[in-house]
Amino acid sequence: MASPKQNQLLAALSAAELKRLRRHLEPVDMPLGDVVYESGRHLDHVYFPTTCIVSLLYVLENGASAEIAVVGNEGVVGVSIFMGGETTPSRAVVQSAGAAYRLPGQVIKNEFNRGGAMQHLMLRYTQSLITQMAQTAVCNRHHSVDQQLCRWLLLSIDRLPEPQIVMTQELIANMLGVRREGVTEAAGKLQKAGVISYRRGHIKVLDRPMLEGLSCECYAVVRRETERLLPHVAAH
Amino acid sequence: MASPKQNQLLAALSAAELKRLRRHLEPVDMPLGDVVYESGRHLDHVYFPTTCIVSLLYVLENGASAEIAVVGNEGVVGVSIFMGGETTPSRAVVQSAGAAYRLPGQVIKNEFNRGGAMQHLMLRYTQSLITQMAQTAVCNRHHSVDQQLCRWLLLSIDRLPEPQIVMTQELIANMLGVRREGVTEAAGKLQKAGVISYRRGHIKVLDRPMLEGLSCECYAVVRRETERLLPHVAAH
DNA sequence: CGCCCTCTGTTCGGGAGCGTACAATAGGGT
DNA sequence: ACCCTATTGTACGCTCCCGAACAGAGGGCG
Repeated sequence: MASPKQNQLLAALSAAELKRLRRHLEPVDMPLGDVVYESGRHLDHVYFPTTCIVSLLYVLENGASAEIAVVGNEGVVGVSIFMGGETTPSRAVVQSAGAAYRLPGQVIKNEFNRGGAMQHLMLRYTQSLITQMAQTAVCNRHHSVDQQLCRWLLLSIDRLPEPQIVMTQELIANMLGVRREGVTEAAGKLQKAGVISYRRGHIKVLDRPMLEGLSCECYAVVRRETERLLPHVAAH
Repeated sequence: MASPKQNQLLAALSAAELKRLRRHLEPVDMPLGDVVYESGRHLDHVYFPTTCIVSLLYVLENGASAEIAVVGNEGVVGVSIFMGGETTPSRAVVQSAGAAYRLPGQVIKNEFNRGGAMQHLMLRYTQSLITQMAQTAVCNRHHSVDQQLCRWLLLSIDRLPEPQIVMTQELIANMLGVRREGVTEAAGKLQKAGVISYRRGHIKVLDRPMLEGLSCECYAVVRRETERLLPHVAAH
């Protein structure tokens, strides 16, 4: 019973808009690790995640990387198509397997250029993405790995039906742009405190309020701003 | 002989577009340190810098801060007006005194909503701003203060007529989100190497090629991407 | 001319995170 | 049931940067 409405941006469209798009919407499977687009490569589609999570990463010449934003069913991957640049220097990777709907670039550009509610929605979502990136920049500068791990866990479980994440510490470290050992240590502290429990690639959040308390302010700032910009698209 | 055409986005507009905007364009003085807008406050105008430079900063609860982007005569301050959010959680501060033209929010929204060339220009500029923010995020994670200072100096002199900057090390440290001592040390190295010379709040870049060599890749990535997105708006 | 404030230089101890290396263990595949 | 590999745990030295404290120097202003 997959439905485009599982994506909250699509769900916020009017019946008329959705009708125009519906026949172009193609359900796609998003396996873990799938590279939705590669830095600099032309984008053919925008992706509206329904049950998957996509990470936007910047990769440096030496291979080091950092996640700059996360997109789940509250958003869309590939804003540069309607922003006009067609590509970006970032990489998009499926961080949690699931499904999405995709739309050919030309179709979304046509709808966007009608200048209606869809355009406003996409632009406001893009602004929330900007907020997430900017906050990530400050967070990278000033906050500890411990705090950032908490932020990252919260961002993830907000986009999942259950507070459980399938991901190794190694991959989390890639996302945060830190060493795996740093994640091991931070996760160990959280487990000892009873906030999470984990075993070989599976993390369960046990005490969300405490996790929020241990996280830096960045999580709350982004969440608040997203809710302001997209009230209909409230995270579950 | 101030002219709106000193701003490269305004200069890239068609005669018809500029004609519609011209009578609303108001020249404003931008003194050093002026707060163009404060985090969360409603924005009344967008600003098109001509000879000034504006920094976009994120400020944390504890007062720590970090620059996430720089805007000079190649850009516009206040994209959240036409993006639809009206405000952002960032602060905009004049980093180098000079002049700008401003436009009431409603005027630019009207022009933007015509969906013409102006809209495309603003969106592409916004995408270049996104690139700058994202690259800053990775840079904050992985690069040294030395490298970041080089990047920052390059961003500044690109937006100034002469390779001279009026700014104390203390303020540069605020921008980069590091300690003043860190900047003193990094600047000392650069001076010893003959790349820059400075005295009490005045920095002169003597050897730009070497500065580019010492900078991290982030400067070049952003510059290349900006030129791709906005070829007409090539930095001088 | 001299005062004083701002700006820059330098130092010291400490902590966070890195790179490296290696051990232990879980759990899927055969 | 066993093995093998992916995953996690731990330790060490090192570097970068922070926080604090203070000295010196430039230059505007009286």
